[in-house]
Parts: sequence; structure tokens; C-alpha cells
Amino acid sequence: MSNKSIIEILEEIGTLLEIKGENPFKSRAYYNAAKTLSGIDNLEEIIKSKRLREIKGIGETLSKKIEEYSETGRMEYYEDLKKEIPPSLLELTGIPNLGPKKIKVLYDELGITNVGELEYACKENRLIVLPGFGEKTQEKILKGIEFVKRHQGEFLFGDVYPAAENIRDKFTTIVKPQFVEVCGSIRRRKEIAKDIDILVGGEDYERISSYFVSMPEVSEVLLKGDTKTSCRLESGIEVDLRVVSESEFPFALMYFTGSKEHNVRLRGVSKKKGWKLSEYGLFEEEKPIPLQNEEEIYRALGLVYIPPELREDMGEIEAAENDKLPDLVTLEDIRGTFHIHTEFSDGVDSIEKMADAAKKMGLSYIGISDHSRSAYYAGGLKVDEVFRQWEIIDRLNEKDRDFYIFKGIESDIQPDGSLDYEEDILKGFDFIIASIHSNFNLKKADQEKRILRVLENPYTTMLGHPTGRLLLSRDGYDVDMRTVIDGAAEHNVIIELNASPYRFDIDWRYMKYTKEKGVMISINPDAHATGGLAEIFYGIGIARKGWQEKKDILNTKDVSDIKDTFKKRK
DNA sequence: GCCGTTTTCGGCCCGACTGTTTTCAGTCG
Repeated sequence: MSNKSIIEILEEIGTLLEIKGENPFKSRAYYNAAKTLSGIDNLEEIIKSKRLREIKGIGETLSKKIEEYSETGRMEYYEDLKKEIPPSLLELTGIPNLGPKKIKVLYDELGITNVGELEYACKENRLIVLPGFGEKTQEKILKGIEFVKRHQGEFLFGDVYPAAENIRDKFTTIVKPQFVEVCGSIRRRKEIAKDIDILVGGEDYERISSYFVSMPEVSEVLLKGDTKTSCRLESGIEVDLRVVSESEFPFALMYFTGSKEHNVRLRGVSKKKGWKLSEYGLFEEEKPIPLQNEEEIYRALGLVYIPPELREDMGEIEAAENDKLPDLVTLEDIRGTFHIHTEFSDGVDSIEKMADAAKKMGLSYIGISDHSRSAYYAGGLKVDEVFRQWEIIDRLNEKDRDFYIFKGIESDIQPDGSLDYEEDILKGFDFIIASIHSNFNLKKADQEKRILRVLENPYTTMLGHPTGRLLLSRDGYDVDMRTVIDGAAEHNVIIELNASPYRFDIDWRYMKYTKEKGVMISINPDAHATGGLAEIFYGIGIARKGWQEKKDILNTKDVSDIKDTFKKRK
């Protein structure tokens, strides 16, 4: 049984305190601590050397509680709190429009402790009589429950990928590394996964599957057969392991990578040649054609190699037949990145720390873009703070000639489509990311008008997270993406691919269209701490899935090209 | 629960929207 991370526990305490109706600033102290600690890389070391109190936001009480948990694996206060308030109430916070205050009423008045009970109470019309509740609230909650249920058993790529890689790495210690692969939707870099598929090539089935079920991450064995073993991890994710012989491995890899639609098309291609393709091999009259890897299989079928990200039957087979596949962008092509928050707004690290971290990753520039002044909730920058930030950036650029920091802002798009500062401030930025953070519920026509108007603004460099969606928790605002892309094309505005696994916004399904219209994409991590920069890697997966090449991506350009691009816009 | 040179108490990020009210509480960003 693996322990919850200290960060998860602090967050849970924050929520439990809110439900309990404690001083809201007390619960915020726990949230703040969780956020601060999540941005610290050598946390273990700091706890062990008793230096927690040096961190801003961690005081006497919290440092003691964290140390207690680190030393004993238990935190008395947390355990007591869970006795007082059923932790199953935490699952209710996942329902949109349902917050701690309403959850408390539901618990106190109706004794509701989980989603199932809540759904039943809604259907029995029992919410409408509660204080502060009414018919519409009940309806909204029921709709929210449906949304949550619809996405049950679905996981964000950012959650499953590290778990899958971890298991893959473990298998490489008992079989040849080239015969272990994560396949399924994760290999195809889909934004949402239902499970983790691991394929292992080897002869000793029993040894391999026993090794799997004995992993400490595994909490439950769902089935154990000769070639297939399924387990559930502590985190709730289901992992399917398939074991095949080494010679079958490339065929099984292709088969279990999918997509199903892609496989159907491939079998059609092979059938036309009079062959049969399956997870066991490519056969001519029951006789296997010897092939070593996926490249050879595609070649045998008369196709060039199709990278896993493209295997969705969305034109890749036709392109491969005619050798017209894109030369997909890679992580190595990336030279720098934009959309980075710092401690000036809601980030946790300084400009200098973000720059150092980016430099360590081999990047040669970053663009700082904190929130703009009307984003109060995120500590948006007032005009004097903008000036102060510019001074710091100038000084850092002076100090280090090998690394460049661009001055930017993530400007809220006002409901009327204007940017968030006066023109004399706007013109001082190197670049401006325009993003919607408020008034999500405008009518479709008004929302489109708002976005189109900001695209016309000569100071708008990029459109940030263009739909505003939060995967598995919130749909994007109601706009027609093609209209938005057309607007960006007309006014030469770059569109962001927000690389946060919660967003992946713009959706990869629209990137063929941006490419067609000549709209550049910038892969932005939306980093709020140094650790967040690594999410560029996720963005690359999505960009590749959207058929993007090096030339389509803004931040593959070197620093002088970027300077030219930004200058031309002014 | 944290913080601090107007410091050991009293602040702590603010505004829009919605649905519930009849002047406001809860939620979200």
C-alpha cells in the first residue's frame, strides 16, 4: 500500500476544512502550502533536514505535521479530521456548481456522503426544500452528476503516462528493453485514456505475469490468464498486460496500439494483397512473412512508416500510400517556449528560476506571461508591477547574453473583446497572449464576436487556450473553432497549443485545419512552477497527433527569428 | 494557519454570475 503524497493530503485537508465550515483562510493556508510544495523538487531533502519553515507559507504547525507524516507515515490531525467528516464527501467536490457550503448542507440535512446517495436524493426531489437550494440547483447538480459519470473510468494523459512509463521501466529489468512497450491510446498520445496497455515480448509467460502482479503499485488483480493479466493500481487505473513471443511482438505492438479504425484499414490493405494481418503476424496462405519491426510491416504493406500518433484513420493511410506523411515535430526541435507564470501573479517561482530551469532543459529563450490586471483572482499585474517586471527582465537579459527572456502578458480578453491595458502599456510587451478567463457563458454569437475582435487587435500575438476547456471537468465555451481559426489566419495571429494535460487546447483534431490556413501553433506549457516546463513534452505528443511539422510550430524558431516575428506584428 | 519595520493581532485576491432571495450566499475563475 503506497502512501498518498503529502501534497494530496494537504489539499484534502483544505477541502475537508472548507466542508467543516472552518475559517476559510485556514483552509487556504493548506491549499497554498500544497501549491508551494508541489513546485519544489528536493522536498524530501528539505523535510529531512528540517528546513521546511524557511519556505514561505509553511509555519510552525504545518512543518510539524508534514514532518510527522514524513517520519511515521501518518498525520494525527488528518486522521481525526477524516473521522469527523466522511472523506467520501470529497468526491462530491468534483461535481460542477457544488461547493463546500452546499456539500455541508447536504451532509447535515440529508446525511448524504457520496455521489450515489446524492443522485438518488435529486431524483426523489429532496434537495429543493433545503435552505439555499431550489429546483434549478437540483437540476444543475443532477446534470453535473451525469457529466461526472459519463467520464468515469477516464483518466488524463498526464496521470496515466507517468504510471505507464514506470511499469514499462520495471519490466525492462526482467526482459530485453526492446520487447517492452506501452501501447494503446497512450502510445497514440490521446488526451484521455481508459486504461494502460503494456505489451511484453518473452517466452516465460508465468514469470512475467507474476512479476507484474507483485508490483507494489498493484492493488487488485482483476484477471490472470496465460497471455493476458489485468490489474488495478492504487490510483484506480486499470492496467492490461499482454505477453507474446518475441517474434510476434511487432505484430502485437501494431495491433494493440490501434486505433481499431486504423487496424481495420490496415487489414483491408493486406487483404487486397491476398494476405492476412493479425496480432500474430502477416500471413500468406497461413505461412508467416518474417518481419522484424513495425517499419518492415508497413513497408511490406506498401506504406511508409506511420507514427503511432497518426493512427486514427484520419487520412494517414492514404498519405502513407503516397509518401505524403508529415515530417512530425519532435521535442528536439523546440528552442524556447512561451506562456510562463511567475510569482508576480499565480506562479510560485521567480523569473530567474524559470529562466534557469528552461536553460537546463536546453532551451534558449522563454516568454514570461503573467496574468493581467483584471485577473484579480490570480494576482494580475498592475501597471507598476508590469514596469517592475520589465526592469528585472532587462537586467537578466543584460547579465546572460546566451539566453533571452521575452516580455509578455497573458491578457484577459474583456467581454467586449478588448485587451486589458491601455495602448501605451500594450506596446511595451514583446508579445501578448489573449485568453478568456471570465464570462464563459456568453451566447455563441457574442463569444465569437468577442474572440474575433481580440484577433483584430494589432497587439494580440497569440490566442491562449482557445476553447477554455478543462478535460474531464468542463466543456469549452461555445464557439465554432473554424471561425476562430479563420480569424486568426486573417490577422496573422498565432494559436496556442496549451500543453497542460488538463487542457490540451487547441484540440489536435483542429490542427490540420490551422495548418491548411497557415496559422502557426505555439506549444506553451502554461507553467506555474519550474516543474511545469516539462509539460512541453506532452504538447509535442498532441502537436504530432495534429500532423504538425517543425515549420508549423512557432517555438522551433531560434531567438532572432522570434524577435523578427514579434517585431513584424508591431 | 501564515505573516509581519505601521508586527504578536488582524488581515489574508476580487468580481461576475446564478439562483435564491427580497438583499444575499455560494460558486467559479
